[in-house]
Amino acid sequence: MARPKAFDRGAALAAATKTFATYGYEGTSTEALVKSMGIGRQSMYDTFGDKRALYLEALQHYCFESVGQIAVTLQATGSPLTAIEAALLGFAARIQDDSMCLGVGSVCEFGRRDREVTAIGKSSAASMQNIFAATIQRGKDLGEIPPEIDPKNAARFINATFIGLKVMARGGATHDELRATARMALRCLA
Amino acid sequence: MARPKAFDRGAALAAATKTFATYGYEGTSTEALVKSMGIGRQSMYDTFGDKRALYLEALQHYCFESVGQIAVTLQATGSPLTAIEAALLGFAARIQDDSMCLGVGSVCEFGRRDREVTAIGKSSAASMQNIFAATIQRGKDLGEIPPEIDPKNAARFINATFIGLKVMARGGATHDELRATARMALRCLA
DNA sequence: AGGTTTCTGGAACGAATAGTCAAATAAAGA
DNA sequence: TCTTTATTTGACTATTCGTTCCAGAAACCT
Repeated sequence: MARPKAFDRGAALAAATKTFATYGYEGTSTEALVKSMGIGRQSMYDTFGDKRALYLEALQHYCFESVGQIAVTLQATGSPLTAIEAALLGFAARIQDDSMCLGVGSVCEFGRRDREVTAIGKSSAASMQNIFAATIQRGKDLGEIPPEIDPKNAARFINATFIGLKVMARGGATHDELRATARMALRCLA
Repeated sequence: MARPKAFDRGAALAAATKTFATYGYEGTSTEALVKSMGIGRQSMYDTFGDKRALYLEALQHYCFESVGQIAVTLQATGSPLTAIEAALLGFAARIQDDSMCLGVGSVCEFGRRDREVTAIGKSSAASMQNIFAATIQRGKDLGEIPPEIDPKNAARFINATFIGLKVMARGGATHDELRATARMALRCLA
């Protein structure tokens, strides 16, 4: 039983994610995929199935990691309000390449046309709003956030703000513009 | 000099806009275009040039009309604050089909890759932020909006909220959810 | 080393793509 | 009615697409 070279599956998936995020599903050819992943075409088909399966796996993985990253940020900081601020601003600071958030990109490209894509998006958005809602509730308990705020609505609003920031970043907004926008959004919770 | 049937150019462009908004640029085939426009393929090429030119014209027209519509809403209502509310909520109420805002869609699909698409988006976003900023300044003058609000930043924030609402609507959010989100955003201006 | 297994590269396929050409059709003015 | 002209239709080209097949190269294990 030999086990030759074996490329890095995770790295290949990450590369595919970036390519999909940059050019969209329809805008990405299999040739562009194998080139960006740095593996042979046959390896891609053997490892990930086909283009669609690769996209779904990339989307799934991206959303999962994305939610996890936000959750870590939210729990790392003590104050709930500054935690949300850190999440928003931290994101704004992390922008550097011209690739889109794959989650937002999938919603924009497919809408609700594709059942599996929609399912991943729904689940991811639900998780995102849950952790935001929990943090906001924590802020209410601590008196940082006024009691008339409904955590569910506020969480959805924060999510909407995130989406807006991502699209504006994709459109070429500067870090300063994103930061200012994020700070404006935080006023709603104060 | 005869002048035969002559299809409705504006209606054809509107149909193309909707198709592009639903399926994206790469996701729309010329066959889908001519079918949705209700004209022959040759007519399309004669009238609009090629697929790209048609897309650019649709995008341009859509953005222009979009900005105009917002401007009308903002000036129709007396109070600046309720005008912005009307713009946000009015949009949320108008959602019914599953087509994306073509402007947001173009940014998500192309980023800053395409010079002409980028130019249209930039110009449209600038107009949008200008009319929002003017309305917010008016609100400050009337004392409806607190003086510490920077009109430019607030306008950008409102624009970001718009984007968030549009993407959430595309993802299947209900009218109630959109309304609640819009109301949360308005808290920032109060 | 040898053998086994994975990966790569190129060739090939059918389907779909954007765009063009020419003939057929239908409406308006003479 | 007859000509003119915009539109439609279908055939056509060339390219690109996603996918599969196959031969060769490379890496691990014994």
